[in-house]
Amino acid sequence: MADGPQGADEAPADAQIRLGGLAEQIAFNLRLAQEASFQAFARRTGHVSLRPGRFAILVIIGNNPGISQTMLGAAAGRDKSTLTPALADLEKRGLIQRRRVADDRRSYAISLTPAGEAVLRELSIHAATHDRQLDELVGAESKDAFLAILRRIIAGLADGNAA
Amino acid sequence: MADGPQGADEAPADAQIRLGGLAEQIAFNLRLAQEASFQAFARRTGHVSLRPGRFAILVIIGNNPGISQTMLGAAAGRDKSTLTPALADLEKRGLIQRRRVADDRRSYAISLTPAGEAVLRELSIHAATHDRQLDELVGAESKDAFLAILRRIIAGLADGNAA
DNA sequence: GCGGGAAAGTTTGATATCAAACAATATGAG
DNA sequence: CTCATATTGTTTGATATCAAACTTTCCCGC
Repeated sequence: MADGPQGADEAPADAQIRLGGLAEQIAFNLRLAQEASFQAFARRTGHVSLRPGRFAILVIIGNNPGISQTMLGAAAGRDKSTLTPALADLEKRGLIQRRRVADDRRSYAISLTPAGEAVLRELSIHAATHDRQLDELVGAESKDAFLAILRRIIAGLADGNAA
Repeated sequence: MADGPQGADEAPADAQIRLGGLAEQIAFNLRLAQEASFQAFARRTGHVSLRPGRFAILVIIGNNPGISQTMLGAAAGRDKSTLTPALADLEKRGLIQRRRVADDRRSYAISLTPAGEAVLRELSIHAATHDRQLDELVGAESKDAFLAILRRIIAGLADGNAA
C-alpha cells in the first residue's frame, strides 16, 4: 500500500507514519501544496499582514477599478459574504474606497486609493518572489502543463460538475 | 473623487474581469484547484457530513492505530490545536476512541472503533470516486509528474524553507 | 404606478484553521 | 531527589470561509 515518500512499515510509534493511499491521492497533496504555498506567502509578507487572499483582492480591484463586490467575489473565488468583512477592513486601512453607484444604489464601485496602490506595488514584489520560487520548484519546462492541469481541475470540479 | 487613475476602462459590467497576472500565477490557481476539490468532495459525501479533513484523519488513524494527537497532526498537516475539537467530535460520534497511555500519561493513543472503520470504508468509496474524477481531469499520462510537482512544492515550501 | 421576483450587500451561524498561552506530565542535570 | 526545561494536549483569541436569511433597491409585466 504505497507508503509515502517516507515509506516504511514501522510501528507508528515514533517516526514513520503510514499515510496509506493518501500519499498517492491528488486531493490530499493538492491541499498540502496549497497550504504550503499559502503559509510561505504569509511568512514572506508577514510584516505587511496582508495575506494571499487580500493580495488577490487588491490585484483584481487594481485591474478592474469600479468593480462590484459580487463580481469581485466571483473573480477571486470567494463568496460575497466573505468579502464584506475583508473589504470593510481594507477600507478602514484606507487601501480601497467604495462609492455608491448612481445607476444602481444597491452596489458599490470599489477602487484602490493611492495608499492601496502603493501597498499593492509592495505586495507585488513579494508575490513575484513567491511565484519565482514556485516556478523554480515546478520547473520551467513543466509550468505550462502544470497550470493547464490546475485549470482543468478548477473547471472540471466547478460547482455542479460533481457528477 | 475623479477617480479612475487608470482611466483605462471602467468596471467590466459583465463577466469580463481582468485578473492581471493572477491567472498566470501558480499560487492563485493552486488555491482555486484545492478549493474546487474540497468542495467537490464535500458535495459527494454531503450526507455523511465528514469533510475531506476528517477523512484524512480517519485514514491516518486507521493506518496507525494508537497514534498520538501530535503525530496525527503532523501527518495530516494540521496544528495540534486544530485536532482537539475535531477528535472530540469524532469521539462523540463513536468513530474513534482515545486511551490514556501507561508510559506517558500526557498523551492519548487514538484508534478507530468498529463504527469508525465502517464509516472509513464508506468514505473510502467516495474518496475513490473523487480521486478517479481527479485522475481523469489530470490525465493518466500526467498524474505521476503532477504529483511529483505537488510534492516538490510541499517539501520546498515547508516551514522554514521560505528563504 | 404597482406588485413580484431578482440582485447587491449585510448579518448571522457554523466550521476550520493557526498561534500563543496554559496545565499536566516527563526528562535530564546536578 | 529537585528544579529547570521539554512535550502533550487544551483553551483562548483572531481570521477566513460558506450558506442561508434578510434588507434595500432594481426591473418587468401589467
